[in-house]
Amino acid sequence: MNNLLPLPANTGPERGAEILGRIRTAFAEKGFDGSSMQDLARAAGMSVGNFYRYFPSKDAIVEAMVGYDMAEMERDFAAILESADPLTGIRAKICERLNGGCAEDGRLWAEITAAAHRKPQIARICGQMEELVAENLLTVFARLAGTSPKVVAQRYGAHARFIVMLVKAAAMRKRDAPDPDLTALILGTIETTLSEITDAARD
Amino acid sequence: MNNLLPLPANTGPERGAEILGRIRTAFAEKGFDGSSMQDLARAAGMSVGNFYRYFPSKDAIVEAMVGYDMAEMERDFAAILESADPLTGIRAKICERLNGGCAEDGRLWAEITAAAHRKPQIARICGQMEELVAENLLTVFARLAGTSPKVVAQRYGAHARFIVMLVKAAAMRKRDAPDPDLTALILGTIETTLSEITDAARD
DNA sequence: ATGGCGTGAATGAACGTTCACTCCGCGAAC
DNA sequence: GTTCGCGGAGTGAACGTTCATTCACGCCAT
Repeated sequence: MNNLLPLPANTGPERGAEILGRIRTAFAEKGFDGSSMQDLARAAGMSVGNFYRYFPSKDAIVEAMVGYDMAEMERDFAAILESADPLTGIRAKICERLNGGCAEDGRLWAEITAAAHRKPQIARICGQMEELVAENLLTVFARLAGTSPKVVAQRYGAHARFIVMLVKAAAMRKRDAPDPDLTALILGTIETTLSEITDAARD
Repeated sequence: MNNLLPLPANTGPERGAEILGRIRTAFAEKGFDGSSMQDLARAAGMSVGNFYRYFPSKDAIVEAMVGYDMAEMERDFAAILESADPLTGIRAKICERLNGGCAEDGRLWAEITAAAHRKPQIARICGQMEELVAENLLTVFARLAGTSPKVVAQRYGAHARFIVMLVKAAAMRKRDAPDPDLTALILGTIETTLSEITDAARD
């Protein structure tokens, strides 16, 4: 009668991620309430019915998407942390984001930021995401300076969150007009903040 | 037979603004696609049919709302420009925005920013809004330094846009966790940027 | 023949928008 | 002074569409 099992996403481990990747553009273009399940299913290349087998509701999609980005980010940071020069790696990642890296990410973040103001569940996972990035930044700084991560986190937590905020804000700007002067100003502020941490941590 | 005249919004000059004020909260809470015309009409205290007499479509509401904010901002700047100490006035306005000033403004901006990425019409008026604020800032700086507005605009346009971006980004953060350290960092950056302009302009 | 993957028509609610309608204040006509 | 007609303010049911979600049903490897 009722063949609906509480299976969350067991069908395939990679499958969900692949679907999210396909959906991404559609979501960025039309927004959360703007894109219908029919749209999303079509973008994922499957029928509506089957689509519901992977995501039990519309809300779940956003959560999964942020979770997906979070996992990706964690992977990136893991690679950076293992490299010889982590600070350069971070700088490169930031530059990549500022200088045109995936224009649709900005749109997506704008949508997600707006959604986070409405749905507490999304706000929560979104907060976790920013927290994770900030913590990873702090880990790099602590390792660079040889200081205890706890001390660095207490002293420079706000600096890390500031950098995250700057990158996010810069990404959310429209890409039509590149505005290199503004980008330079943002990048300069990030550099200043970075050196504020590393300089002080060196003492 | 057809009593439909092309009257856009002639019914009352202040009426539209009052309706927008009432709608504001509903819009900030549920978003553009999230709030229905029925919701908005109820928030405005009138029937759907009558509501359509003031705004011909849903899109028109957002445009009108941004226009309304723009007019308000222009009034604020006009007052600041006429005061004895414009720089202090600007600082006060910025602090007001950062330290809790109207929490729903942040939500609204998040919604509008997202909407601007979808609808070109909204992107246009939104860009005008930021441009206007930046120009007003530059006018203050030019007047303070006694320099030609054109020169100041060319040299420090990006600085003004940077400040606008910072204030906007700060306002969009969730208000649940105040994070005073981060706020201080933002405020400090704004101060630095301000003095970069005024110091250089003084020469 | 069992069970997971996949389909897409069906469903009822809710959407944006329209429209035929009521209400009321007011100046003209008587 | 009463009546009348006009037009704008206001109403809410109705319309056609689209929405999120469900479900009865194929397909195919095991």
